[in-house]
Amino acid sequence: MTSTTLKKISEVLGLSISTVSRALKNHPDISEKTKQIVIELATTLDYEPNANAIHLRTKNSKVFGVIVPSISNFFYDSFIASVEEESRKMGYSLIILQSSDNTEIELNNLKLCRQNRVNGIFVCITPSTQNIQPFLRLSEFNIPVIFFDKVPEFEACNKVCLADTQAAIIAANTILSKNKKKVLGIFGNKNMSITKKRLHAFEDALKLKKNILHVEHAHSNEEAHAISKQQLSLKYKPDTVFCMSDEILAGTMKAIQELHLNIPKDVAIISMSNGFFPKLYYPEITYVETSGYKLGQLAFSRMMSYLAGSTFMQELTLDCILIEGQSI
Amino acid sequence: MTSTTLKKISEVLGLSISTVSRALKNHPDISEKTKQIVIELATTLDYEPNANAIHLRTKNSKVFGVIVPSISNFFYDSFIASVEEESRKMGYSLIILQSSDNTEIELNNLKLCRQNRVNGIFVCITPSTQNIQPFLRLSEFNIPVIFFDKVPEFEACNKVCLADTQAAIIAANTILSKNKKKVLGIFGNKNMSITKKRLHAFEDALKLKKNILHVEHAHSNEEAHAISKQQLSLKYKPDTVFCMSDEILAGTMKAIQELHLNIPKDVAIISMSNGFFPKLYYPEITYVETSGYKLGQLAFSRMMSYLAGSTFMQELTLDCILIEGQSI
DNA sequence: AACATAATCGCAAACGTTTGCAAAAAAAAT
DNA sequence: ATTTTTTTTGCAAACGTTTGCGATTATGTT
Repeated sequence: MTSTTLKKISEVLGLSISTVSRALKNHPDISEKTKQIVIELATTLDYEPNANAIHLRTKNSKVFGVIVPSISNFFYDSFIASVEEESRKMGYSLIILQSSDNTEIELNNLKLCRQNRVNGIFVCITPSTQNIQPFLRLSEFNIPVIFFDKVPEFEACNKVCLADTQAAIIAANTILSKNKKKVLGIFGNKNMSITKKRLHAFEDALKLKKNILHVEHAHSNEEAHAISKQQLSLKYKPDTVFCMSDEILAGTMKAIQELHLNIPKDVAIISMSNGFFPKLYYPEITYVETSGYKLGQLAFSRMMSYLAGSTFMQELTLDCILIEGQSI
Repeated sequence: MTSTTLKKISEVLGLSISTVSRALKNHPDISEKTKQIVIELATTLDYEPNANAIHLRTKNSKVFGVIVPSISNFFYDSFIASVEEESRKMGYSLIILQSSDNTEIELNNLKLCRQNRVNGIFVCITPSTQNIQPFLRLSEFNIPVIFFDKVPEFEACNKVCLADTQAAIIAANTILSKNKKKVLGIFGNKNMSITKKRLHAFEDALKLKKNILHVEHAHSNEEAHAISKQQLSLKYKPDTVFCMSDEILAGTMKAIQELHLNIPKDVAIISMSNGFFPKLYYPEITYVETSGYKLGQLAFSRMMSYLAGSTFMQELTLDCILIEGQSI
């Protein structure tokens, strides 16, 4: 059975299409009597308006695009979840696309967003994305692009980020306040601006005691596991490990279980995290909260204010707080 | 700047809209010469076809809907990721909607899918969903609905599931083969068909030694943590814990860390899992794989075969395999 | 009864495509 | 030069809505 349209309803009722349309949206021009019969027939015929036709006619798709490297990720999934929640409340739908760390697919996803005439795009670029011109050009078509989390480093564009610098400082200060003597700092991919920011701020905050810090880089939890295992097996081993992300924390914790180390007696742990992982361990891990959920809310509100007219470039940051566990 | 249309291109070139349309899709009727100039102008004007107009005209949205209780979940996110991947390859986009365990929102999401005239829907119903008539009625509008994971228990409909029964039997047999004497089985929400299936098969496989099994139900990892902690503190404590899901495994593992138990010496662990969590612990946890990723692939291929004409109801199950860690 | 006003409704164009069919132009055959 | 065939292009309708404006009908005022 083909789905019912305004036309079909109008024919059955002997009314014009426009009257039916207006009746269904409670337009004052239509009498109560006709409204009634129209609504009645519409419900029995299970009428649902064709979104494509509406979008075409009104030139407003009520859809946002979300482009992420991967959906299946502790951070992005909570970002997406909160954006979806907010969007639904405001009558928007979401088209979600993952780039799989492939810039070609990423560009194709961008194209898809344009073809669908989305009202705006939330994008987290892949680590290898260099040329962000294609993104910026979308503003010529009146499609706002909001970068989040991993954002372009230099260009002027709309960004919402975690307060990476602040977060790293909080972590460093916590370590200092506990009077730690030998810190292993495990950071992510060197090429990402987010890594640079966090590392730089962390080193800076420890600068008076720079010699207590040893830095490593890991690109996966397996790598973090290997590094942690090796470093924590040393005779003169670190008394504290700082993990830049949940991924790294997971690797480190596996090494700690493997080496049967006691937290925080043998080694203290502090991490930056979305908040889920630290509560899975005992004792619970102390972390600086880098919430994907909250970042999603911030990004969404930025999008709405952009659409409301505030179109100048803006870089927003989300304040970070320390959530204390018993790991340091 | 408003985006370019076929009309605009046709006006500039002094051609008709239809010629431009055909030129851009390499229609044999159009001469090479005109094709050339049309394509050239289209690229310099950055033409992208309006998906809404195409969908309206062709009555084919090339979009699938995905409705899940929550995006931010170890299992659903990998399911979604694989469906997205397959869809993209076949030229489909995804509208993803989360129901937040709220049947009202769930129904609204269903309505959204209809309004968008999606080509099909993948849905995992919430635990509290009782009435699935609204889902089944979509087939009257030629919208196939494929239920996955948590599927309606009795109704005839298209389902793709893990081989829950088989998986539970594998776990039980593994336990038996290790000659375990006292098993704590922690299962999920009693109302879910998936729980019933797994529990029933598990009990059945242990029926000769039914007295060795103690069953509990947990609705969150916190609850699983509390149960495990309590049970594993008993003097005559279980020598094995079976966890029905990743969520439960996470709670159990926290309790084990808290009680400083050694795996598998003090207690053995076996779980059903998507595959990510068991590798985060040391020793790695033995589990029966219940892969969201693979289930997504199965669901997608079922959708495609349905669209290709195989519209009779069908219940597919995904075989499960044991992945051995060192936890039992 | 005649008119002004207010309440209802319908016409038709537009959004940007696709596509069957007819028309025009070019090429080929007589 | 005329006709036939082939190649190339354009017309117009349709997909399902929304909306400005004009038309019709009902109501109210003298």
